[in-house]
Amino acid sequence: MTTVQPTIGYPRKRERTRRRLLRAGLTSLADRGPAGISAGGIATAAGVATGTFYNHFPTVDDFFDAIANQVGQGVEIGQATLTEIEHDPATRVAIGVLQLLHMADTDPASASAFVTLAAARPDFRARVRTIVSDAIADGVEARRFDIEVGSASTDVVLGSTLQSMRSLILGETTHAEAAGVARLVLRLLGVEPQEIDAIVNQAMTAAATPI
Amino acid sequence: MTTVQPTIGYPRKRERTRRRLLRAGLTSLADRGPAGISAGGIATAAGVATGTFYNHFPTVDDFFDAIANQVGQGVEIGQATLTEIEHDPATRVAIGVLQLLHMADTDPASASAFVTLAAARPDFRARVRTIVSDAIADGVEARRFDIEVGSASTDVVLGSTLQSMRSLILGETTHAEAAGVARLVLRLLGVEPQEIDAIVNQAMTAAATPI
Amino acid sequence: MTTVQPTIGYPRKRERTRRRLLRAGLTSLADRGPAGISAGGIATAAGVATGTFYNHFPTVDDFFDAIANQVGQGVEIGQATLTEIEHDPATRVAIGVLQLLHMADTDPASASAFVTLAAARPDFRARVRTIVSDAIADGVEARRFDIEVGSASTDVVLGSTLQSMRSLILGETTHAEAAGVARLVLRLLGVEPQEIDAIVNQAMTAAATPI
Amino acid sequence: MTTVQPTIGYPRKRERTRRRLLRAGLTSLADRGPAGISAGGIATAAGVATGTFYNHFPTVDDFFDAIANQVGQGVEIGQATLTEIEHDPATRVAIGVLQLLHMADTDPASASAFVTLAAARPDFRARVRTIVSDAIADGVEARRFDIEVGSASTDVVLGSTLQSMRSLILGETTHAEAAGVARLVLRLLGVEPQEIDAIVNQAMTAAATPI
DNA sequence: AATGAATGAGAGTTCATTCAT
DNA sequence: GATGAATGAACTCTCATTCAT
Repeated sequence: MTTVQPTIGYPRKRERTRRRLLRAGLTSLADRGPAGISAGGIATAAGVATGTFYNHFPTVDDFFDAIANQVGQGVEIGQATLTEIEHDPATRVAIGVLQLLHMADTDPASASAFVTLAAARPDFRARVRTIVSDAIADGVEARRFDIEVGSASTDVVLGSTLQSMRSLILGETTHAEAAGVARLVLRLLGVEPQEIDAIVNQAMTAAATPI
Repeated sequence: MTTVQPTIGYPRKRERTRRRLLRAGLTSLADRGPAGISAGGIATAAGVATGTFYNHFPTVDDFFDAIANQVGQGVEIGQATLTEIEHDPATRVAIGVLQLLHMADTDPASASAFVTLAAARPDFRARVRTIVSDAIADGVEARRFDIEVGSASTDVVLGSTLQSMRSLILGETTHAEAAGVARLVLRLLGVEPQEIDAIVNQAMTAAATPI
Repeated sequence: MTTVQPTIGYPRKRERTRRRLLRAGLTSLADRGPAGISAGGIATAAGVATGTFYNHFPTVDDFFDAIANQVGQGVEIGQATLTEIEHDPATRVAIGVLQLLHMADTDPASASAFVTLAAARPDFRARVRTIVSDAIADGVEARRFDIEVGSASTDVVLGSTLQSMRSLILGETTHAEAAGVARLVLRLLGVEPQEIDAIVNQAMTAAATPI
Repeated sequence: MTTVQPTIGYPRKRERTRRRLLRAGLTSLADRGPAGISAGGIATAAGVATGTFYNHFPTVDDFFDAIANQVGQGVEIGQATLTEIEHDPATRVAIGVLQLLHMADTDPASASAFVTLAAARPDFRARVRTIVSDAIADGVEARRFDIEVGSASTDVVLGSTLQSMRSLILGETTHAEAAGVARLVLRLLGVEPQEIDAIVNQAMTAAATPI
């Protein structure tokens, strides 16, 4: 528990400050990369004093962890929700991929932070890898994928998605290519070719819909 | 005419120092990431004084560029050589992917620097992307790949390879999975399924052979 | 609205540190010249840590500006006050010259900084030149000076004063010569010879009196 | 004797290198001020290697001294020549002042170095002061000047000249003002008013003529 | 003599972190 | 709790100087 027991009456304000700091961190991460983050800079961006930063996070590294946690939880919750409302593993993977690519448009700061964290923080990477790996395992078990279970497929699916996000963020490709990425991912997972278009079309709609 | 006739100098010594600095840079990059590089640290690791660093590179950023150039050229030369000795684009892609994965075992420092640079330096990323993109275009033209030409396939092939390299470097997977990655890449490029095993087997041998 | 209501802070302490830094800067400037100023040196002389210097001045050059401003304002205020209490332009010029020469005895650090800044910083020089130029213009208008208006007279009056200050600071002359300088300045400005002694005697007293 | 006994056959080359270094130093001093001088920079500007600098001057400070010597000797020789060809002390002072002001146009590098050295190097300043002081003493002795002998007049004449040079170098005034400066200097030295114009006119011509 | 690579001290600047208020 | 001044280590870069060739 990083959080100190809040004085009664102030938890609302404290929470708000914390959220502001985290949001400023996300933006900084997106705009200037991991090296661009500094306690003072974040505090200023959040409109508080430097010392306040340390009332919420013991060190800058812990702050990083908190951002990673926040982003990671967002993805995990999204994925968990997806599992409940969509039963076909193939469609689920397609939606997952497309949601992340979509994020590069709708919330570039989070998307940028996501790829940065995936490259810079092994723990974050491991966490995301588990999500992907589980999704693939589901599909294999349900015989929707024709693939050997192993880290190769996880790396390929995750790597494809992250690299496409990077291209989108850097403006080297357009969102129109996203469907292509999803199709390629399904193909490599061994989904029947004739099914792929239908799945991707459905997933496109679902991914654009906020949960 | 202003310049006095220069003595031949000590190009040997200068070159050696420069190589030591670059090697130290590669190692630092691999061990501590881009943020872990400092002029003083590199100099110490190379066994020279801090000032010497600046006799060879005007700024730390130029040093980064030099490392990126060295690594990038290595890959580009490898790829160019490959184009000469192997005429089948599919086999070439497989060898290319496997060579990079192989590098994670034989030269972990370079491999690690490679993935770090690909994530941290957009110019380096663009350079590598061009190589991948060209290789895919060759295959499409030769009708070896069944794929829409576009950035999606480039991102997917490059992303898959990089992510697998990361897994190898972090020890999260073993080199045995490399063949699986190559197979998946060929599958997503639309190579005929029955061909894939033969191509990958041949490529495994070729990739392990030093040029 | 983004900014949280700030606590009143410690303006007292901050101000004290700032003043200490500026005073140390003045002394350094006087003792070692412009090249002798360094952020670390000033901080040490002021009894604070190096980093503290940068809490007050964004760059060393800004620190220079601050010193120049302080010294410049001191002179400007003195001159403005003089204009109010002494109506004869000739007497005013004499007092002005003598005050500066007097400063070499009473506040050698400021005097030394003054001549150094006048030589090293064109903006400071321009500022001082304006004061001199205005004073001369007043005298010409009041027909107290018999001189062509132009930069020549400004340079001559300013140059004479600065050079005399230098001699005093370096101990190459004594304060007794100050009256001689004032007399020469009045003579070159074309003040009636028989008036000069009386004006200078009066000015000597005024210049020695703190405002 | 700074100079090492030259190998027979090379003194010409050695001298040339030394001259180049000094010329480069003068230019650097004029362009970038005393802080802008560095052994390496001078060497590069002179087209030689850094080490060569130290074959000619043991330290950077000695190099400064050498420049000061060169400039100082130039002025001293000029003044000595002047003493031979012009017997009226008043005309001589006028020519001396005008020659220096003229130098700001014809050899800005030397002029700039001159004022810089006069401000930065007390020994150089003392040297120049002696020249001025002697010239004034001559005039007093010859009853051409009506002035108390003392440092005041020296400071005033020297200061006026230096300050005017500065204005010329900085482009704050034009060469046309030079005659005005000379007139003011003669006036403060107590030369008969009706003589001044004739003396200055003659001096203007003489000062523009190369010796 | 000239060369230029190497050295290391020192200057400018940033930033994580502490702490008195 | 929030504030922001102070701290000092670490970093980038420059430069006087040395010395092997």
